[in-house]
Amino acid sequence: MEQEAAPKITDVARVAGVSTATVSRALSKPETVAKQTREAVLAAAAETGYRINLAARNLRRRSTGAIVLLVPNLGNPFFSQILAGIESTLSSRGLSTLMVDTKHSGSGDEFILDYLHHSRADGIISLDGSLPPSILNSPGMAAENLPIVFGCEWLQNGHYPSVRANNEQGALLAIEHLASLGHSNIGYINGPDENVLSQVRKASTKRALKDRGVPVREDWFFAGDFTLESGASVARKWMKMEDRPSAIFCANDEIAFGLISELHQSGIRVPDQLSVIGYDDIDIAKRYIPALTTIWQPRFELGQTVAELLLKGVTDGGFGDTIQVKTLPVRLIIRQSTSAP
Amino acid sequence: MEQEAAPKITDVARVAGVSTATVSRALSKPETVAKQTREAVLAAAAETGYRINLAARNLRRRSTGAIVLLVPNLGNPFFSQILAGIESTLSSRGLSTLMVDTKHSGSGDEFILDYLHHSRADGIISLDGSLPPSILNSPGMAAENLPIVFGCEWLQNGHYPSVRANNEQGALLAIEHLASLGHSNIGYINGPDENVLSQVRKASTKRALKDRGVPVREDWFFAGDFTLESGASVARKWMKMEDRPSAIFCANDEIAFGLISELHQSGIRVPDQLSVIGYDDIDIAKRYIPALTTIWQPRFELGQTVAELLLKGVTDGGFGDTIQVKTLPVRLIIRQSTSAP
DNA sequence: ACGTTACATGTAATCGATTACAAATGCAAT
DNA sequence: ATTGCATTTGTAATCGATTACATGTAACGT
Repeated sequence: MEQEAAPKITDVARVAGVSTATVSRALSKPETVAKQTREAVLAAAAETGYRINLAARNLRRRSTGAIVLLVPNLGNPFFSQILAGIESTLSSRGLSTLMVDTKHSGSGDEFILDYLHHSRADGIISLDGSLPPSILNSPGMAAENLPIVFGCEWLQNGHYPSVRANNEQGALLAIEHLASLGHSNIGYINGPDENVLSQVRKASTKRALKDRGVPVREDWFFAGDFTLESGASVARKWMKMEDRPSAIFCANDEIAFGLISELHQSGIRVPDQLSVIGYDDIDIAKRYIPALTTIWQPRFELGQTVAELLLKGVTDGGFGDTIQVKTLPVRLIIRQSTSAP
Repeated sequence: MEQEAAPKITDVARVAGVSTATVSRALSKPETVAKQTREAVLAAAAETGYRINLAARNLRRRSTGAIVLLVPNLGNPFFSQILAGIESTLSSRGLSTLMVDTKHSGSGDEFILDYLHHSRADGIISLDGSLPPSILNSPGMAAENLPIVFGCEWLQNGHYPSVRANNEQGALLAIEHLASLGHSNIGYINGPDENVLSQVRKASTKRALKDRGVPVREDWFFAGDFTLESGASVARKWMKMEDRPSAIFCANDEIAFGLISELHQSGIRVPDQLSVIGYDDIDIAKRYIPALTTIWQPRFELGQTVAELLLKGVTDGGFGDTIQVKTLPVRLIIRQSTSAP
């Protein structure tokens, strides 16, 4: 195995007959060297197969050209559009993205901490609103003022910039839709209790029901956790009830699928016997049976917006005292899982 | 903004009253320093809020403690289990994972190349079998002998280790299931033509049909691209046909959903009028309506296996001439989308 | 012809952690 | 008391690219 050492900048310099400084400049600030030299350097770089050593560059520049993206669960297709939006914005500015699944990353908090301290990333985008405080309050975190922004989810007590979809509006649209169809027995399946989105969607659902004059039945507010199975489990409860809601609003699409599917197994049809609304409008929602009525969020745009917000923080070296919170509008997509009772 | 400089190893050394060498050792090879010193250093590190600068470490160590994971499409939930398997194996060995979506990463080939050359990653796992040759043949690539392994997909002409699911067996199981139900008019919807998995599944389907004595009808072999919409589009074609297959095997689950959903819109029911089999057994398959008969792959295990293979390559500094190809068995999961014709 | 400016390039210090090697210390065996 | 060995710690070179500063050169105006 004749492992030849990777060519370094001195090798290129020698081949091109210039100094390392010139090579460096020709590569990263081409306009500062004479055309002729630049071409010689480029040719030498190609000839030697030179690839920059990013560790060395990062060490010297004290920046990494990368940002860390914390995602609560990559398995949920909901995130893919957001990721695409983030990626497209960041890469157009020459930044690369390191994705980390906060649920999987076995190594725990300490692992994430290492990213945060300017040695691996220039900034952080978190789609996870449940970062352990141990991380955010870690010594240095505050002082270092590393740019961090939240997308979709956010931190309840912590002043960080964030971009959100309008969850209040989403709940309102869903409830108004059901109420206007004539439903007055409306239930709700929540996501995990500790999740901000769950909390807001649940509270907003209650408020919307009240505002509309629809009774709020606590026993029709079911616990869930954003999974298919939690929806299925509510289906079983629903079937056992004497007094049932005629419509259920779910905190995300997966819950809705689990619910509809389990009901279907027992011969109960949606929307004939129960109207169901989801949340997120993931790709399959349109192709489920029945096609799912749901709340659409501007996922790609949200990704772009959060990335732009971060970029501002990165170039300004922090956010100072102007902590922006942007809220994007959502839309109700009416399909076939809802009907009059 | 009183941006205090991040504490470095010299700061810790000063506080602990030892040299930087001792700090470094106390942190990364604790057993080589006296207990008392070790504790003093740890205390000093905690006090100063010291975080290692990975750029400096990587530069000096000439390794990164990270591997790059190339994923063709993070939006497909199929990958999440594989990612989990990879993550769990790698992180148990102290390696972190940088995920890159090869479809999105706007910056193109060059961007990926930079990862590959020992400056950002110690190895590569690719779940994408369509890496442009420009990358793999790039100067230095061969010489540097950087550990790279493929999972799921693989490169047709390129000798790299890989871990695959048994696609021949998958097609065989699907066809045998349909045939044994009594189907003799069997169609197939393929993934993208250039994809290895598409190619193998299609060829294996043909072989299985032949072996079973079922006629192979070229006009029943439809083109697709692994998306919901491509399945829907075949549904429209199917409905227009005079002479139709009574069962269709799809190269993945999403195609199957698109197919079933579009048929459903026109009042055609699965499995009554058409039996459908998918491939992958993504989570929603079990909760689709009807629940989808499909081919299950050991995704988590595949992830673990490919990670272990890579780890071997990383520790051995390459694979030498022993290019392993592992093939894992798949299973037929019979649900409700198939029945006798 | 001379000074000024603009531009191109080179020299060498620097980023922060690791580690080869040297030095110091303590202990046991002779 | 002396030697040898093991253990612990310190000194300083090193990883590879960037960039402040110095130097050199050409072009221009007067």
